Amino acid sequence: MPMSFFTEQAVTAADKTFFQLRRDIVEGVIAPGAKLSETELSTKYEVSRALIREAINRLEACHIVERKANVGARVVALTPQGMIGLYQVREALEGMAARLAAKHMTDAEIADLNALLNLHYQEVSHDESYYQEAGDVDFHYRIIVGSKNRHLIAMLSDGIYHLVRMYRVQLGMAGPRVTTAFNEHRHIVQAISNRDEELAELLMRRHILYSRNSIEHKLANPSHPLTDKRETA
Amino acid sequence: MPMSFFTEQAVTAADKTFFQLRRDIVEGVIAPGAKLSETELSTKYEVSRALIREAINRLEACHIVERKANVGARVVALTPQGMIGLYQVREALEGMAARLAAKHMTDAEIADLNALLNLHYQEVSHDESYYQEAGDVDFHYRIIVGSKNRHLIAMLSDGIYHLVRMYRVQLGMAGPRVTTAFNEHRHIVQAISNRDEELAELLMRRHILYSRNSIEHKLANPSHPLTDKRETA
DNA sequence: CCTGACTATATTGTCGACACTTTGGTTGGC
DNA sequence: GCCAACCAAAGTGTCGACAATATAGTCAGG
Repeated sequence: MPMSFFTEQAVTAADKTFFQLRRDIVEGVIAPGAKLSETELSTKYEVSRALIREAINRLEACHIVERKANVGARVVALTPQGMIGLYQVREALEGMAARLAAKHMTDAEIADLNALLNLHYQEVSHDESYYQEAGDVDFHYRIIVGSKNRHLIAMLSDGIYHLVRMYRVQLGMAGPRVTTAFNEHRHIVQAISNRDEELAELLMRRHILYSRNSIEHKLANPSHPLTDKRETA
Repeated sequence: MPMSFFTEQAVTAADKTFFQLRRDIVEGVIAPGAKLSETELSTKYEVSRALIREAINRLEACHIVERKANVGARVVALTPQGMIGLYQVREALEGMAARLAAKHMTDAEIADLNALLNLHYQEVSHDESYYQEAGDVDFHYRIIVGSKNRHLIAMLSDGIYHLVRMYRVQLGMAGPRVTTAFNEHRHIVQAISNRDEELAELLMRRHILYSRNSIEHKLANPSHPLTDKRETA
């Protein structure tokens, strides 16, 4: 039962360049707001400028960089309102994903999801504190895929997800212990298991809304970022 | 009070190529499922292959074409389930847009929206039958912009909209007379005017759902496509 | 006659060079 | 001393050519 997630594998050199550049931006190696000089990156990554250029084009499509014609590209700035907007989109899309998952997931997939949840429960209850970003992402990703909606899947995993991760990493909200979020996950799976589309969507939307509120609160009071109780979604 | 929509203007030659190629695909000049040979298009459009290549990359980001490495790109196929999936995404995103518009649109913007609606009403009541795709798109676009959410706006107007238009054009559902949809538009604006976020979202979602149902029905019974009463959203 | 490997061709992937635009600084005039 | 026009440097936009890969057709072997 692997993460089944980073299935996107680079076949061409342009792919590799794109993935590496995206990782370096998301991880903060290249700072938000930084200018992306094609010539400079070309020498730094030891590839032709054309590949850098294509990578930047793809990053622009993901809204990770912004480009102005004849001027250049910059990494997007991370603003609180940008984060809020991102979570509003997530609320809409993942809410719909949960609704569709309740309709279209197979019983086997739901069983797998329950198994995953039990795994997470062990980690949470034993306080092994290993329930963190990876597990949370895995959970959400399965529901997204469970929607069986190509557009939804593409938008979230190609576009939104990396931006969310960028915010998490750079605002220092990764790798937390979560207890309340886990219960919310349980209830969502329960609704999906009951094929209750309406409830599944409602609960997913709440779940993401709560996360957003938590993050907003944390941004407003950046007092004890390591002791907070919930921030993943 | 212009359409304010096709504000995206080509500054570079790559932009022009991209716009033209996209238009030719959306309008059906290039058929769904057709292969996009870079060399062939290069001679046909009289630009370098690099520009064609960049245009195809952008079209891939919009999900208008699909590309396989070392093989080539094809225009996406138009399937009923693809259309349904598209409208599910619209329902989620535009529902959220209506909710946010109820919160963030200025009174002036709402007044403008009402004026637009009155304009449409005249056209509908006089049976000048000019209330068609353009007006409908304008209405939806204003609400999307009214959400003031960058991600939402970008996703819908750069990505979803052109796909929807492609379906409309190619399945022969463009340019119809609409009466019931107009009333739905009225109610949505009323909710936004009352700053009723919940209702605005609900009504928008219903509006899009109805449209989807109408189109599904039409796809199942392609009997009198020119006399149908509603198909825009 | 069928199957499998090989070759030839066409198409995509990648690259380095040239052309154009922007930008910041400099010079000349008022 | 200030403003405008000009100039130079750096960076992006565009192009044609070369390299690598897939596809289809051919030929040899069974």
